[in-house]
Amino acid sequence: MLYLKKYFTEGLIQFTILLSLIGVRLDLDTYLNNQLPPLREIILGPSSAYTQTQFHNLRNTLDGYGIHPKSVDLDHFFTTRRLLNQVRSLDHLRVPSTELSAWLVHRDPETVVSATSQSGPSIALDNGGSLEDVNNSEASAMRGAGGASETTYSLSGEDSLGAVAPEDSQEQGERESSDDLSKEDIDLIDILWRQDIDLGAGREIWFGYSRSRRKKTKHLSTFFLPLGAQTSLSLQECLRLLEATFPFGEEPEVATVKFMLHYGLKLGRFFFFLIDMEVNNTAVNVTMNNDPNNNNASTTESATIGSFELPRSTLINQDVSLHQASLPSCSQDFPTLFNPELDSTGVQRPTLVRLSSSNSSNINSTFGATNLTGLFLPPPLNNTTNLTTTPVLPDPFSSLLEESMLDEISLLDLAMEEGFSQDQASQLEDELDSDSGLSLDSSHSPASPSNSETSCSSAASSSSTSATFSEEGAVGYSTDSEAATAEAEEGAVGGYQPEYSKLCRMSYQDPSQFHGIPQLENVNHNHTYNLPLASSYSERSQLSASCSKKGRDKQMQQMKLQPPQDCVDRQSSRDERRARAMDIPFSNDKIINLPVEEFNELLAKHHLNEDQLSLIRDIRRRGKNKMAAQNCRKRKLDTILKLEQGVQDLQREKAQLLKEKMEYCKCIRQTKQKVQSLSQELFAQLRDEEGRRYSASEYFLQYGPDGVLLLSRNMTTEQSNKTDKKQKDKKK
DNA sequence: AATCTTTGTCATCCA
DNA sequence: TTTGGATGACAAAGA
Repeated sequence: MLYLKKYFTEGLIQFTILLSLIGVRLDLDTYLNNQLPPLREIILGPSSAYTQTQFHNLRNTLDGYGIHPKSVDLDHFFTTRRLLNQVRSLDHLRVPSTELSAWLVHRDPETVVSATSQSGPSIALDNGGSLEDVNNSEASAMRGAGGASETTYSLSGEDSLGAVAPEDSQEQGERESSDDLSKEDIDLIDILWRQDIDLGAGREIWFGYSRSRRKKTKHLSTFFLPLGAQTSLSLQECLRLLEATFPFGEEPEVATVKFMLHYGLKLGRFFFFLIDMEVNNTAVNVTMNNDPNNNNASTTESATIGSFELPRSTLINQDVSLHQASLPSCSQDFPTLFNPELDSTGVQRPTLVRLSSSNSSNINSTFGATNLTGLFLPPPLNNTTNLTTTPVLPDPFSSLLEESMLDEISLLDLAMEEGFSQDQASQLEDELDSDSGLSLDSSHSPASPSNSETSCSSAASSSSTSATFSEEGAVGYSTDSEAATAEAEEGAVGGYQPEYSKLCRMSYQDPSQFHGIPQLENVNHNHTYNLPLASSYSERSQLSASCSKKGRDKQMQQMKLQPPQDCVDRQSSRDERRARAMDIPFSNDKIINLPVEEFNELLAKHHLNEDQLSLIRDIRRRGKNKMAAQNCRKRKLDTILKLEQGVQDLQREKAQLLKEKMEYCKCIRQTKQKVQSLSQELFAQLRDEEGRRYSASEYFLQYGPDGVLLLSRNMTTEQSNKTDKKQKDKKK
């Protein structure tokens, strides 16, 4: 896998080198300055005016027309942005040497009318010897579908280069390029030649060079560039290699070779490149990749390629034409069918280009989609057939997915920080590709203001609860004046009340008793609401009913109107009344709150009968139990509040996990679709020695350590290994 | 008058 | 065994 990464990472570099070797130099900045300021902004980075609100402005920069931040295109932007930055960084790369390895995967010896796409600039390297024709119908259709934004980023056609003459899409014929080239075109080409070539995001760049124009044969072949080795190649060597790879030798007089460099988008950290080579006798003929019969492009966001239909979601898409994945055997890693159109966000890059012969137009009719499932997840038959001694390979897509989803997940993390409700999770699938985080309802985020409100509310609730206890305690049990009054009435000796306070505080402040019960560990055990008991339990406990709350004013009036003793009696608790009735010589407060030793000393000081002692013990017992009951109730309430909060947290966590699950599922689904499409296309291009296509009912593609294998369904494992195995990618 | 809440109390368990 | 905290259950009082 590491090798694979290396190769693809270096692919960009070598791709650039390849262009340089061939001599094509294109100054994209020129176009960017004059034609594509938004793209320039992407490549060059945001201007200072944008940097502050980079996130939003970058998005606007991408489309240039203010895509809604919630749009699903946003991740396209990020991916494209990242990709472009990396591409641009190639300007600063210094690759001392490289090896260009290319091998022909398929060569159609027949003269066919290709149905390749062309959305990028066409550069005739022979300066008039070839002509790149851009089918305007596609451009028109795409513009119709994608709006002005597409034209913004498309470097294709007359808008950017002015070197392409409009062509009838149905014609798709060969052109005498030089005849069609205007002087302006030629001049422009000359300029381009002298300029550095730069790759725009998702651009296709067609170029070619002419050697001879006598022959009228035309080849459209696809070969892959396993980019990665490190030997030096001169321009001549490169060309020789290309010629050696491509059937130049067989047809030395082939006039023009057209390379269609598919600059792939990024899948995770991988870049994918493809090169389509088309050889014309006279000129490079660029035709539409879209099915001419396809009318969906202008009405729907899809581009029909052959029998495949993929969404065309963004303007970038039209420029991104990766229709085949290379499986360089040189990597020696397990081959992987990957879809370059699947960028890190998992969004499909729509434009699939038919790069093969015309036969491939019926891919669907030849191969059902069922074949692909077997490709991706080999059926039992495959298992039996796949006896390539190699151990079970890890699912390459898992790794790729992991890679590709990193960025998206990071975005999701941002969104997560904003918080999602469970209800919002249902929207996620539709917004996975967007910066949904921006528009997320943050009301459920732990860090969100709303949630803060919730927390505050809970806290307030808790606080209010505490306050209620406290207040009730204060109101119901004592005020300082009341305590003083009570003590004065009962002749109690002061000086020990602070001790009671300490004792009461300390008795409930040890949280260790809740160890092991997380929900309870944070329960507030500061039962300071017991403090009022230290003053005058009896009076206060009784006053709680009549003096607390609304009754305080009434009680004060009653205190004025009634004899004090009557009021005290009426407000006294039963135990206090009993105590008075039994002539207990000290207050119930002392009875209840004195430490045992002092309590016993107090009892010893007074000569009390059994009834008195029994009442005192009952009073003490009930008093303590009363406080205990209050503490118990408070703890119960606190626990309930804690559990309530825990439920909310778990609900949020569940929603987040569900969202992530959906995102993963979507990504996997998209990847499978792309693999299916690529596999179909690959399969459709494979030919036997006689140029016939393989029947899907008889053959199937299978991964192997050396590449993608074409195996016969009827072959035994051993047979398949020995006789019927064909490697799509040959080792170089 | 019925219902709900608050509070006190009892019984019980447990440290 | 005593003391006291914890808690469920019940009842009284009040809203």
